[in-house]
Amino acid sequence: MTAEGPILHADLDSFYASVEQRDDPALKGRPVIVGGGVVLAASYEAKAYGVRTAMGGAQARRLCPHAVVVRPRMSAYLAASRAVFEVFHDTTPWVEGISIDEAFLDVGGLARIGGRPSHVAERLRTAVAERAGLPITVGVARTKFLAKVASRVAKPDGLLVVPHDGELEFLHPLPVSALWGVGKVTAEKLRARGITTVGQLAASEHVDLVGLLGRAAGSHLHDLAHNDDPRRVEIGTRRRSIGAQRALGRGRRTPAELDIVLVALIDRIARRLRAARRVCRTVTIRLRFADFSRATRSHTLTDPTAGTGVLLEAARELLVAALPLIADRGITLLGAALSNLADENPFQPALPFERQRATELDTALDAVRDRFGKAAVTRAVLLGRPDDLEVPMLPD
DNA sequence: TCTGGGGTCCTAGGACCC
DNA sequence: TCTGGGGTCCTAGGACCC
Repeated sequence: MTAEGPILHADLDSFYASVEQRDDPALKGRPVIVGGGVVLAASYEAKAYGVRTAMGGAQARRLCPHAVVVRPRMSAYLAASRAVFEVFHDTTPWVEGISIDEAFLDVGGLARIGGRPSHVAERLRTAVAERAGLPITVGVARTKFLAKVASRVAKPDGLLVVPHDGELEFLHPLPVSALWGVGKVTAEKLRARGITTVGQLAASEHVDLVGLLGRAAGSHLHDLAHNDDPRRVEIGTRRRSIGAQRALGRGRRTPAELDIVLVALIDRIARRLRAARRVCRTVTIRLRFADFSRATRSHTLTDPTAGTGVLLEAARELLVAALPLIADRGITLLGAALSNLADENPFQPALPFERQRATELDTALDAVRDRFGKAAVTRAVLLGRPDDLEVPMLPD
């Protein structure tokens, strides 16, 4: 479903770091870095020193030695996000969540009751500050893309409205990296052609951009540069994959250790799948090696499932097939994802939770017993959740 | 102390079918 | 016997986003 009207892009500022500063008054006004190995979020005080999201922790500390480094508290961020989204939904039913800290709101239908979009946006900012205690920036424009760019320009704790008759004046001087979909690689390709601003992009031929960037990306950027963005705010879209991953550090890992990690990953995502009342057909494992190169291996099942046993079996086969690669290059991350999602068949409801769980365990046990004999069915892997059932692991 | 954890979408080649 | 075009699905990789 889509709506039509002026669009707000609401984006919490340095979200994780703001939550930390909100919850610990001692952190207010100080540079705060959330994360360990890499920076998940940095407060604006830390950003002033050049600290950026996704930067290595060591580099961040060199740039800002007096920063307070805090461990992420995901549950606190999730709760804060829910509170903010409540404010969004109290503003308009047309809320399209983009991530934990960001959403598009269509306020077209509010013209009579809510006043002008700029007033709606200002009230939204006030409500988020009062009800969630967090700073938020709002961009307002006719299209999603312009609203998004506006909020980026207005950060932090700001509000920017792009007027209808000032769209191109706003857009064309911006660097190409302001466009959604232009990252490092694309920016560099464009720069090599002498294209650094959106205005220069708009002056480029469609065919040239397609030749340079591919059909989809080339067309997309050409359209955006000409301020052509017909996407409306959409609600009710569903996730297309569910995944989890674990960084492993640099030490060597035995197959049995990898198996423990894999069991935990599959267990976690299969639970999430069932909680969402969905099933999947494709299992993917993701590998990252010591040199930071990556590989994925996937397998598509004939029948959709949400059963841990079946998914684990498929994932294990993929992992076993990839072991030579791992032996060669050294593994630093293992991930798993489920895709090809569909709704659970309402006419064949899943078994009640306990029975289903037990059935899955039996399946897993049987599979290992068949493949490796009784001796291989060794022991439990509890992974810190005592309510979890025991799952056997592969032998070394 | 080099490198987290969650996603989306696109491309390209090969298998397979009509 | 040789030769088509088109479509779908699967797999792997890659760019990008927060």
